[in-house]
Amino acid sequence: MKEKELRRSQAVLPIGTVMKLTKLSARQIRYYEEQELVKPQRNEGNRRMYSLNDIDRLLEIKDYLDEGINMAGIKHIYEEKERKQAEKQAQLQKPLTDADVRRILRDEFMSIGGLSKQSLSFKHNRNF
DNA sequence: CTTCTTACA
DNA sequence: TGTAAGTA
Repeated sequence: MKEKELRRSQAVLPIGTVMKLTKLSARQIRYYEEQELVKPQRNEGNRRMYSLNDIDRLLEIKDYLDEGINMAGIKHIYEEKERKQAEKQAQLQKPLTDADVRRILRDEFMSIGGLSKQSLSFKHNRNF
């Protein structure tokens, strides 16, 4: 399931093909890039090369526009999406906090022995 | 022939 | 956004 993502991110489509696939004008496609909504690669001859993911992104932008959302609005949508993504990524590499460990431990004790908060603190005070 | 950049309506 | 001009 990783090789598939690699191909989708593989930039192999020239702008002419993207125009037909998205029904967008070259002017629009380049403008959206200027707004940093899509970041196509460039080949040896400075030609823009798009990936299937770029196509999806462009079609998505097209839908948002049809729904009446402006450039600024679409930017916010993707900025928010990136923010949450970065947040999720950071959380995966961050070790559990003491609070997390206590919560997990408490839940496990509760499910095993049906211990109440009070009896748990009681045993804790006795070095359990 | 296709695409790129720049500039004007 | 569309289009013209001069390139690569």
